[in-house]
Amino acid sequence: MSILENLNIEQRKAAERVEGPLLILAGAGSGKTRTVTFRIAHMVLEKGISPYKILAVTFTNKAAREMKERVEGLIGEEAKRVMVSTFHSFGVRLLRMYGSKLGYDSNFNIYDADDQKRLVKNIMKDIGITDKNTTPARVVSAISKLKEEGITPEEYAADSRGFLESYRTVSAVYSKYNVALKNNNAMDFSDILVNTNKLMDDLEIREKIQERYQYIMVDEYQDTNKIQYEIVNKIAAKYENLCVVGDEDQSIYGFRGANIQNILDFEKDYPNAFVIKLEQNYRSTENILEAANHVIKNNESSRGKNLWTDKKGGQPISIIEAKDGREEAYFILQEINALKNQGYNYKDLTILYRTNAQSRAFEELFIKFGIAHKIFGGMQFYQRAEIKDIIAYMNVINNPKDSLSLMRILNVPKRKIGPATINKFREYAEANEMSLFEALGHTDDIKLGPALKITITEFYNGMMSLMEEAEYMPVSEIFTEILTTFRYKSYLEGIGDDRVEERLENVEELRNSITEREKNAEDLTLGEYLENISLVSATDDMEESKDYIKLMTIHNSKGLEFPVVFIAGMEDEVFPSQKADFDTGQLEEERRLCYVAITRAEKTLYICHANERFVYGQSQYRSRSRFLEEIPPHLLESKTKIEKPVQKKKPSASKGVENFNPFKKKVVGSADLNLPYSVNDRVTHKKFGLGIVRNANEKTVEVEFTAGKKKFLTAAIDKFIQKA
DNA sequence: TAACCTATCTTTTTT
DNA sequence: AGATAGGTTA
Repeated sequence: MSILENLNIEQRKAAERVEGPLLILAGAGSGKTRTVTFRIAHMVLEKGISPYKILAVTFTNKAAREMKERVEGLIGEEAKRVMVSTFHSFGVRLLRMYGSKLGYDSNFNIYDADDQKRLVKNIMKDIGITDKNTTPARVVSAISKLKEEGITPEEYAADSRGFLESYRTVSAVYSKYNVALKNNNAMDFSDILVNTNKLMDDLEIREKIQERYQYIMVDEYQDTNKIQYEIVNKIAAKYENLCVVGDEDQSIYGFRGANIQNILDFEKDYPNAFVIKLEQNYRSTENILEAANHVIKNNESSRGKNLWTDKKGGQPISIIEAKDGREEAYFILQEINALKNQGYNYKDLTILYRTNAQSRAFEELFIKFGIAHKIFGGMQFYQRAEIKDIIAYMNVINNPKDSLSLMRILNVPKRKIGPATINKFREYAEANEMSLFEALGHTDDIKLGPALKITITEFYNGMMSLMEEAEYMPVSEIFTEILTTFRYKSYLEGIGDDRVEERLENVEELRNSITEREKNAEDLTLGEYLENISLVSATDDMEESKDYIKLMTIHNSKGLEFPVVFIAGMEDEVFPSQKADFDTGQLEEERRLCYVAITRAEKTLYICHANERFVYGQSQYRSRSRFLEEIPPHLLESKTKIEKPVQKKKPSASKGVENFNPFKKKVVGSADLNLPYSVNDRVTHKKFGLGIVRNANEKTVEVEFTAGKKKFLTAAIDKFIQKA
């Protein structure tokens, strides 16, 4: 009897098809991880395929780890020889081995978004960009997208739109930026993919890899971009044993170049492909699934599928309407307490939101009431200044060519090395074709005051000896050395503001995390450590067994499932994002995101929205999300925790409860007018009193009250103000 | 060079 | 509102 007896018919068909191209269209919650793990087990146990020849690409390290564990549960130790990895980890591994072919040393550093921004900023300053309409952050995101779409600086420079200033800016920075990265022996996230792809064009390497990985599986294929697509297809070209798994309705990474077309075109790429649809959902109740299906069917991009469940009925979806963001958080807290009384644990509960900034209201409240919770993603630990400083020291020790990291620490702690001095060394380094760090050893050739010369030599010698020692030193000791020899800890203690404690705690937390890693991996090298922390994703350290409420963006919830889900901030301009307002493509991606959010829930789903929200410290009136209107009313149940002053109207009895739509739009008097208000109109507000219109367009009206300026959406304006 | 003040930006989403 | 950058002063 085959182990595949454990699967349903469709899953089994997919798992036993081991040879040739295979497309698994796996709806949300249809057991694709189960299918893929059994498929691997079947390959090894029943088809006699060496686990060494199997490559499985997942979206996060967490997914990779889990898949490995589950395969191990089926086939034992052998599972360790299967290569289960994310694209980035896989790429880095190859690049450490073969990167010299592309001119990199094997100890290259990996730059995160913050590093990218600082590098771009330096370049913009160096080449004297005066373009006021752009920022380093924008240039970085433009460059990353270009890279992941496979467009080189040369190709971009030749673009006919080059007469536009923004194009010229990006173009000028793009090539310089690449040169700088290379000089620093560093790669950004996109480079990892781009360079891996380049390696595959080396015949010798490609053949080696093709022979090694004769069986390939790619999860979340709908979110691969052009470069990832090319990497996979180059490796698979020889044996064509390529199995891709995905769901076009869950493609949510377009902003970083993901191309939904990759999955839609798989059958064109491989005309002999075998296609399997997994349509039975094992996760959610019928109600939740029906809501999700109703939302997604509004997308042109959806091919339509027939996702079903045998969990008939289920609880209705609870809608929570709040006055403002704070009240929303408070209502959710009340509901959490109620659930707790019903026997739920915190670990069953998850709050999802569109943007990281929304986590704040919850965090404040949960801290205040001492509720166990954990926020995944957002302002990450490794982005805090003191942590980045220490990492920068480590980066330089690992790779002295890393001038960007070096510039970060040269004057941290303060050594009286200002921009003027740094520039002298930069010029010297450039003129003599050496790295900035090397230049620090040539203090005799550069005009410096005697005191400065001593400080710099001291720093240089200190780093040199630590670099030598570091080869045989555990990371935790290198860490201690940095704190002591370079007096980083006393520097933090001496800052003397109210956050000294917090910074020192963070530093201790870093020490703990290093020791923790060393426990799990003996002989952890500095290079391995740095690589590890560069490639962690937000949910990698999630521990399902720990009893805390989980908070994360919907993007980060991809691939996960939770008994109870709260979707917060279900308002137009928030979700869908206001950025998607005039772009159907983006609106469809937002809708897919909504689909992902709904389908995370197993038993209970709450959708929450507020009528007023602070954005950039300004109060704005909001209407509920258009996506909410796409859910049939009979699946919804309005839930209000605090009595509203004016809420007398009850649904008329004749309509019946089933047809009662708690969201039916109130008729707005000026619905047929594009511009109900114009500048200088006097208006009244029931709370803010008299005000004057300062700004008005089709979408919003801005009114100045004594209490300050408020923005109103024209669509819902009559709810709040009246002409005076 | 450092400390302090003010003006400006931020919020999509992430490996 | 909070963070940060940039400019001014000591």
